[in-house]
Amino acid sequence: MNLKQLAHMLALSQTTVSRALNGYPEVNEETRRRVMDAAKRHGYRPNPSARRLATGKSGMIGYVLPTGAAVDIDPHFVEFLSGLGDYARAHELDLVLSPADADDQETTYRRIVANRQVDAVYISSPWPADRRVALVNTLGIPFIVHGRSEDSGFDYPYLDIDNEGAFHEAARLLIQLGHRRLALINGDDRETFAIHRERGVRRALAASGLTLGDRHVCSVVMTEENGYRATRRLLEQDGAPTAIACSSLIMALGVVRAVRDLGLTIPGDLSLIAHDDVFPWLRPENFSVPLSTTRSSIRLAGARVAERLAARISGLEEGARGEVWPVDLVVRGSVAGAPV
Amino acid sequence: MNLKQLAHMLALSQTTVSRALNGYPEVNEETRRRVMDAAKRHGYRPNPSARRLATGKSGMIGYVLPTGAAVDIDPHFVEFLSGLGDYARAHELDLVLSPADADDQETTYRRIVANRQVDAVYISSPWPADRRVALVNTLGIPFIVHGRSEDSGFDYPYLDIDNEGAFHEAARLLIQLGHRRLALINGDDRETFAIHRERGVRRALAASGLTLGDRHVCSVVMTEENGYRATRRLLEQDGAPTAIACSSLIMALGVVRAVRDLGLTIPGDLSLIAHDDVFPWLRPENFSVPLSTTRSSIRLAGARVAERLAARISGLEEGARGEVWPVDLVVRGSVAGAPV
DNA sequence: TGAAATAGCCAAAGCGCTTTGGAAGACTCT
DNA sequence: AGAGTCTTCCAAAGCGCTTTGGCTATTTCA
Repeated sequence: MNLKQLAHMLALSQTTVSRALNGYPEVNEETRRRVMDAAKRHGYRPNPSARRLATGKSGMIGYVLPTGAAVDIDPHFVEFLSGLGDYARAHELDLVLSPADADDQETTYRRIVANRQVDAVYISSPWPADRRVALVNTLGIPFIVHGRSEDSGFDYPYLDIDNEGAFHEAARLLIQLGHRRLALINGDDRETFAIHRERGVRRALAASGLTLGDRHVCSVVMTEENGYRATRRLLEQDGAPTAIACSSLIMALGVVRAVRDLGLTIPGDLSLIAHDDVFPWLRPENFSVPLSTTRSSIRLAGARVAERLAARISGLEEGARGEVWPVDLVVRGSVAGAPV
Repeated sequence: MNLKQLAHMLALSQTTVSRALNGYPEVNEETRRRVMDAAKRHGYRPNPSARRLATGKSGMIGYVLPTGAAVDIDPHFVEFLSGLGDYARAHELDLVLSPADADDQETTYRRIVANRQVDAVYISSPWPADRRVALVNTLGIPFIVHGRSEDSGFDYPYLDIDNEGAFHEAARLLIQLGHRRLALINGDDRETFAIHRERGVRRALAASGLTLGDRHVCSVVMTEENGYRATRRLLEQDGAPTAIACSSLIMALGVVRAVRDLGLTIPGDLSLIAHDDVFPWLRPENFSVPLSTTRSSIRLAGARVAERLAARISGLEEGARGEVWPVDLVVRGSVAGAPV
């Protein structure tokens, strides 16, 4: 059942039927009702390919997925996706993943924009002065950045959490508990979130006249193994830290294992606070010593990004609005006063 | 730059240019070269929306993503996706994720097929007699099942690993080591992979005149917490098992924690073998006691599924070919002879 | 009451590609 | 030389929608 047939059986023109269905004003309400009715009764659904050719709108949102033998997709992605899906489902929005060589994403961005494959895109895990952000900005497709890019030289719409504030609070708590030597096990420090977290820790330390020693901060891909290694290195050096802030729950697994291997205990010998993106399958309260965390649901962020993308597509949102979510600090058993 | 313009500047008809570009035989090789050349020089890329309207082919593969407030996407998904992306990138295939109400995926399958949004789909984590498989089979869209569905009453193309064989081997090893009371901490037993794994364990036990007691098998969503709970329950009962086979590395984290909480040790008091889908961020050799595993890269499976889908789309593969991959049994420190 | 405005509808022209149904010329064969 | 066969190209008809530009009544207003 296509528009032509529907129009014919209603003894109306395609124009009128199309307009009736799409809510244009120049059609009699009585007629519109008849059309709507017949459309529903016959299960008419406009052909998206045709609509797309005519309008250039696809009803999809896009994401360029960096891939490659050496590239691992972050497990956070799946949680973000859950949230995105929650919203998208309710609005019949589909998500197009366009895999791209991690070292050349530009080609793919240009392709999906030129082909008008998607109505909007989002960008995640941005770096400072991220080229992708600059690119989509000039390409003129609606977009939202999940996270922030600094020093871009222009404004853009984003959704981020207050990473600096979160780690500032975490560090402040540790300092109040008497810790003087803090360490930070961070994610890849080319990414803005890691930079912000480090900044938060430094700011808290500075407020008490302390500093974050070079040997007390490491920046690694967030795996259990890297958490382990970093912790071993930190704790086996002179002037080992008495407290660690850690950028992910997965790395925290490694931290805990290292501490145990060294015959130390949490929080007796080491206090630990990690960032929790809220995975359903790994919860900080279930660590052998319940883990204190800075918590923010990445899933909710996914839903919100989808919502804002939809708003941008339909013109309800515009301009370079940034949105920063506060982060909860949840104190559990893994922190205690500094050892004497 | 569209076809019309290109044709005009070559002083050829659209027909000829189109055919030259798409490799049809009825065009002079000399002419074809001229056309190809001009196309490249002017950066001509056929408009996919138009091509799609004309041919009904979209150049995309689809996946219906079950979502909902109570639905968590499996973290395995992201690894599978990595593999899929690896292949898809090299072939300019995009992946469309269509979020659907987990309880009504049929509507979404019908929509994407009716709308011809994708050229092929894959289905993952099937159940026995899975309705999705029956549905896409009747809808007539090319598809591949990742995993297997049993008792469907028809054949279909799939890619699966030998779950039964893997867990049979794992159980056999444990039995050879003198274990008589095995337990299985399994995934959701509505899914075929879980059924197969249980079958493998039972078969190994039966071969030695043993059985898997009802109280020695549990079927849960694969989270750390559920692994912990299951293990507590298993080990705190009379006739506690001396060895556990576990369906995921994430649950194994919980198993290890429970064992430790109970003041027991691995492998002294309990032997443990888990299935490893090969996550980059959590490796069995890095468990406090290196974990024995049945191993199969879900990422490679993703790449293979993409490859076969592409073959099906282009007609190179057809019929109900099933493909079952063997699984490695990797023995590490977490298994030992049964305690006396 | 006549001109102007408005409401409601339609025919037809796109959107940019593929594909059908020729047609003209070159070539082969008897 | 005439009939048949290739080879190589083209005009035009889709694919199914949206949108432009008009056209005809009906209403509004001075």
